[in-house]
Amino acid sequence: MENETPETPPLVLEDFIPYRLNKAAEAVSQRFASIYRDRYGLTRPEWRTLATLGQFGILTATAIGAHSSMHKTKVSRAVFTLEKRRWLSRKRDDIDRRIENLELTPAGRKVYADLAKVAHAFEAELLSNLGSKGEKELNAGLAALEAYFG
Amino acid sequence: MENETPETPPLVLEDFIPYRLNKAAEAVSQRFASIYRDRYGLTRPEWRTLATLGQFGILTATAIGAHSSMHKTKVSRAVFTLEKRRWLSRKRDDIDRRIENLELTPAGRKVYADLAKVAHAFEAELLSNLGSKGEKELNAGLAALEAYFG
DNA sequence: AATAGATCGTCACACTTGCAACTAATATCG
DNA sequence: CGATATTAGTTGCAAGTGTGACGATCTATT
Repeated sequence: MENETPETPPLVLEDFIPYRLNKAAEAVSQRFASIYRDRYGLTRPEWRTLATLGQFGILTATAIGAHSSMHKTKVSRAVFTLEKRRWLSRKRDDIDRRIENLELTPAGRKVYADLAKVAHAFEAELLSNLGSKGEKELNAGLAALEAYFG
Repeated sequence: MENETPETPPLVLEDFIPYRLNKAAEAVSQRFASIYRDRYGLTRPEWRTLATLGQFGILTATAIGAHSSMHKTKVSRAVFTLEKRRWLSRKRDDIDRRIENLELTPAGRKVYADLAKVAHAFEAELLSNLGSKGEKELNAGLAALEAYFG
């Protein structure tokens, strides 16, 4: 007699950490992505570029990529789009002329400020739904992962 | 006098939950992906399809997509590839002939069994590096997120 | 100073993905 | 019963992505 479905499947995805982590991250990301997409028509790489520049002020494209784990062509294209929208300006470095120093324009900073506010609200809303216990645990769990990878 | 970098940037990405969650998930996923890619040349959608079928036995393409949050075209293409490799077989349903009942072949089950074993080892290794405290916290944090979304 | 090697950012190309349209089959409702 | 709507799965097409090559510039070695 054969079992169509094994009674104890070798791997239960719902219990598998990588799977759970991914699903949770994807769910959170998509919710947040719909916000900046609806508000400003930003893609994910564009939002990340904007946010990284907003946080650090002036950076090169390479630095943005390193910090946000984005491929350099992704950054290159995001920068191009943001520049077209006049939310970002480039300046060739005087000392090393391979480098471009990127900076948000006043208009870009405005968008950033608005989205930063929304981001905080989003995060607060999410965390409040987890409860203070859930929040602590999630934070600690992520910290553990970061300690391992970092 | 102007500050190039704001002293207190409106949003610190390293502290922002969606960002941290994503980065952690991406790091874990890529490590694991490199395993099934190197071993069997599987893509992510293909692995997910294999794993879902391995767990549940017989499913339709739609069911696989629903369970693993994959777009139906993604599933369709993954099924096609797995079928070509003879790791998966289709059978039109006798009652509802729109439906295809998908099932792993013996060869497919073999691959699945191997990868399931590797997956458990991968997870165990990861968790051991988090420590039993980190493990508990991560589990609890994910559970909180799942409770909120589920 | 000259050559070789590394780095920055861009581009062409192939590959992956999602959306919308499509075929085939079933379900619903007058 | 018959017309319409819905569902399962595939495919064409457009958009997004990573790889590798490239020009330009800088660094290191001699």
